[in-house]
Amino acid sequence: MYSAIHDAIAAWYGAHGRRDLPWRTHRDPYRIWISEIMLQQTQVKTVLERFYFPFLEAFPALADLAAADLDDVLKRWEGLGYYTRARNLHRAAKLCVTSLPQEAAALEALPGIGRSTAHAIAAFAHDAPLPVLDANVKRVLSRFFAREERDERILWQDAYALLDTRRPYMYNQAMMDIGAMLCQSRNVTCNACPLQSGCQGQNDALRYGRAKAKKSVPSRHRALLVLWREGKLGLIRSEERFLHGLWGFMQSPLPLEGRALGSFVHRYTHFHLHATVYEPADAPDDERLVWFDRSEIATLSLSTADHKALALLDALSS
DNA sequence: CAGGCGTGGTC
DNA sequence: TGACCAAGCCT
Repeated sequence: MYSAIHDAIAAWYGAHGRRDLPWRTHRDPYRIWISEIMLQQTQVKTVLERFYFPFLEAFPALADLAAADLDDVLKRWEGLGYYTRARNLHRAAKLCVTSLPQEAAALEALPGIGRSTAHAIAAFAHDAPLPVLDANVKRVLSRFFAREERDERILWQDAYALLDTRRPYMYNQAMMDIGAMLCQSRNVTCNACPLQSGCQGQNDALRYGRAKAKKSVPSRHRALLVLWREGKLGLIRSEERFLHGLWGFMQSPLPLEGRALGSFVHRYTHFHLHATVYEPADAPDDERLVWFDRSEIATLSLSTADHKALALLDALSS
């Protein structure tokens, strides 16, 4: 059906694909899995420069990850965000112990692995003829088939329709590169695209494949409480879904009796935190508080907002 | 099933 | 500079 386009994609990937990415130079399911999870909603640059290699150095094989403490896994994930990914990675490793399943259906049954990631691992490690459907591929497909609406069911149909079942590894990697390099959300280079001969959206590319508009995010104004006891700083560990397992300052609504040390804004996906670092007049006696000195805190996993507060304290004390 | 879930980057 | 986006999954 699309054999000419498939050949063009293969030729393009051979000439322009990012084949030197470290998760593309081998077929090791474990390392491919780690890369796929890290890359979910995360830019290649971030994973490549800060997280992929240190994580694999700490946990070189599946058995190492399965045997690790969750706190150590979270520490290696610190700053990468979407921390549920780290917990699911750890849970999945414990479920597998020695090796990941080969079948896409079995992969998808593991925590943190959805349909697209299952297909990616199966295709990249085992040449399974299954399509990946990430943000890049969705954009390319939406334009190729001129889909104005973002309908998941249609996108999967389109993904299977265009898949090169003879070269699933090359095809899937190439489609992601084409989305990232040629068929970008705000910029397109149709003349260089191997899909151009069949692309129905090329004359009005930016009309297609746009993500749904997101609602504006609310602001929360909070005090981050600086609590001292015998020279140690009191922190609590999040037990809720948000930032679960990470340590941070106790928070309290404003206004509040006490002394403001500084403030900053931190933008989360679903709200903006307007934080005031605060020494309260009346220190709460909360049994969740654990007391750490500065060097102990460095071994904990904190969210970026709490690191901002910590940096503010460090600046004041120096 | 729409919204929760982090961070860093772009324009 | 606020909106948008980046190799999605889970509830």
